[in-house]
Amino acid sequence: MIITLKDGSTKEYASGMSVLDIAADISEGLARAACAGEVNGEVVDLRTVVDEDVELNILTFRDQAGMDAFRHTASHILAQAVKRLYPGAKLAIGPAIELGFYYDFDMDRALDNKDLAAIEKEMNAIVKEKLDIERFELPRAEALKLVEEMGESYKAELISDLPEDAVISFYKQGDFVDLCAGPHLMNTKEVKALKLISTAGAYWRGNEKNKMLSRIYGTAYNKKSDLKEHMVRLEEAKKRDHNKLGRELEIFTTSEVVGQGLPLIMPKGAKIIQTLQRYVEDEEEARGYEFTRTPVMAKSDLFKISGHWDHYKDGMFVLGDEEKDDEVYALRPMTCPFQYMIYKAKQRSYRDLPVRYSETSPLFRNESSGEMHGLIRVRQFHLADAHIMCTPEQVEQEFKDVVVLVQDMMQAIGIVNDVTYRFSKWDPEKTDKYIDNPDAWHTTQNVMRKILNDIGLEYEEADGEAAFYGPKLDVQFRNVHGKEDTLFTIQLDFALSERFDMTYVDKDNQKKRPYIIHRSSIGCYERTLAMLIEKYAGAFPLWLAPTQLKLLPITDNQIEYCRNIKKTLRGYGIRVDIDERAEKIGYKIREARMERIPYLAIVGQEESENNSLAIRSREKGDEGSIALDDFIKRIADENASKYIYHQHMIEESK
RNA sequence: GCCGACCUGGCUCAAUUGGCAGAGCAGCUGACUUGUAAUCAGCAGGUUACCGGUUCGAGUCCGGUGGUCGGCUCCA
Repeated sequence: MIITLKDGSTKEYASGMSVLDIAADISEGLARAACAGEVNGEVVDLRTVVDEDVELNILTFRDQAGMDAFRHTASHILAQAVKRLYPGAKLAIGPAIELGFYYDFDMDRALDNKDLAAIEKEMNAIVKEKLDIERFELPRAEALKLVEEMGESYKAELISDLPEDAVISFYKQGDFVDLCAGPHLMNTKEVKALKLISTAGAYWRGNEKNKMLSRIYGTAYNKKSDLKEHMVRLEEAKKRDHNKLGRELEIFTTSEVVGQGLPLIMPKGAKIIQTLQRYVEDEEEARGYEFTRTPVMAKSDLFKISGHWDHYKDGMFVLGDEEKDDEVYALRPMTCPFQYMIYKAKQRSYRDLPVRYSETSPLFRNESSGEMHGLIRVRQFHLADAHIMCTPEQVEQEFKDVVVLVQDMMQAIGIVNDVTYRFSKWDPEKTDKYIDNPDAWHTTQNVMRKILNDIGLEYEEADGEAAFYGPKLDVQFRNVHGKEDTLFTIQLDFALSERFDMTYVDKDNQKKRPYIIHRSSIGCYERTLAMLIEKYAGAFPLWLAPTQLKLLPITDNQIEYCRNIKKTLRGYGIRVDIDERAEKIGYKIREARMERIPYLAIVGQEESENNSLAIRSREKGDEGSIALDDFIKRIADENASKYIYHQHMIEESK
């Protein structure tokens, strides 16, 4: 047989060889590093015997699949340790994940940090025991019998759900046997650097109707130094956590008596949001949006028409009692139907379209108590919301323009490279969640896919992530804990113009249904602020910084000069503070640095005499004396750089 | 909503088996008037999240409520 390797070279063998043997034949080092193999594109075990011509790639810890095999083995070591310490624990599942692995157990007691330390100790003992890991297969009936004898009811359920013809494999290391498709390493001794991170609850099979199991998260590396680095990175990430930093920097706070999920935005946070909002609304207006101001509540009837009452009543703040009151109101969870009413307030001609209505919209959603998180998931928030009503011919261009708008916003706040795109689609299985109209789903999804491909956007597709009324393009970001959330969204809606009986009169004098695009430009201000805090670790870009320049007089003699400078700079829209306290200059600098203020100006006698500022910038440190006029120009230029649409226009006119 | 952890001055943290709630920073007052990351001194600050229980005695033990955090589920 002939084996073709990744680099195109070939090896020839007379008889069948295991992947590991072939790796050893290539080099001893490769065999040592090998975690799994890839045969004709399929990830396999190192034990897999190859006996025909194939393309083979040896996977090490550097390959994602190799790393997964490695960490999957770590999860088995975790399971073995748990079984040794708590024989009553039942095994559920234990895969590798992006930054490590987990294993779910059904335990009769809760685990605390001491337990975690004990389990980790036992895991290290298992590594030291250098147990060989063996793979074996069993016919279905025998496999079932084996797991039932072991009392592993969850494993039995997994086997029962496998297709009739499925290969059922097990892995054994010492006294521990686990149902598992693999692949796995050859011996427990390879897992030299492991660490248990945390415990958590998780529903069996991810379904909240099932029992909640105990999940243990951990991570593993093939080098101790890499593990240490990983732990340092986790610590560093925690320092950027918006929920901690945002409070330290006095951007927001919360109060028990106000309530959960209701953050109080403090002056610095409010300044950032105001700055952002002015910018967003300027950009939107420049691109043909009009603004509306609609009520924060409505009669339940409105939400019944839209379908939100059926889908999300539990998640709405309802005012009144449906049983007793003639009229029940609800705080609005979204803006759509309000703007539709404005659309419907007069007859629309095809000549009027597209109509683009924007609103910085306060929204209220009664999220479950466990869902709230800092500024990322809250019960009241402000969405940079808009709805575009257009003809079928216009929808493609309108959608593309929205993508450009969103990308310009991301460029302005500097996060273009921190996001991923998700094409969120319908799931035909979830009949209770989605409007039952397969034709419309296929049509709109195809329209959207065509647009995305035209733009050349890199995106992943996700089934079952669409809104109930149509597919979405979601812009996703990760917080410091690695958790992904939707930052911005653009949605194609095929259902609501029908429900609200929205029309326009076309050229042929016929009434027709407009297409509707729902979109957020900069998303929800609270969430975007959270993301910015984490992205910049509190050191906001100049144009967003609540204070852009802090004047630090060296003695009281310079205070008057500083106050005059402040007045002048305010005239140019520059946000300036003065530290008038009788403190030493080093102390004032230290505090201002901790506040991450972009520019500090040390003002002594020299500066006050020749109308200058001794600038200390956040990035460069001490820059020496600069004439006031030069400094104003520098800040003004930096401040204006965010107006990307204006730049587009200037480019075009050239 | 579910699983688990946590909650002590504004912040960071102490307080032995249940035995007088304390420190640093921040704040206030005063002195100092200083040239690029912490000047000195004094003062004040607490129903230990809240409610209840056990106890001679609770920050500490038990129960409940609220909030925060990490997950799970959900996210129009």
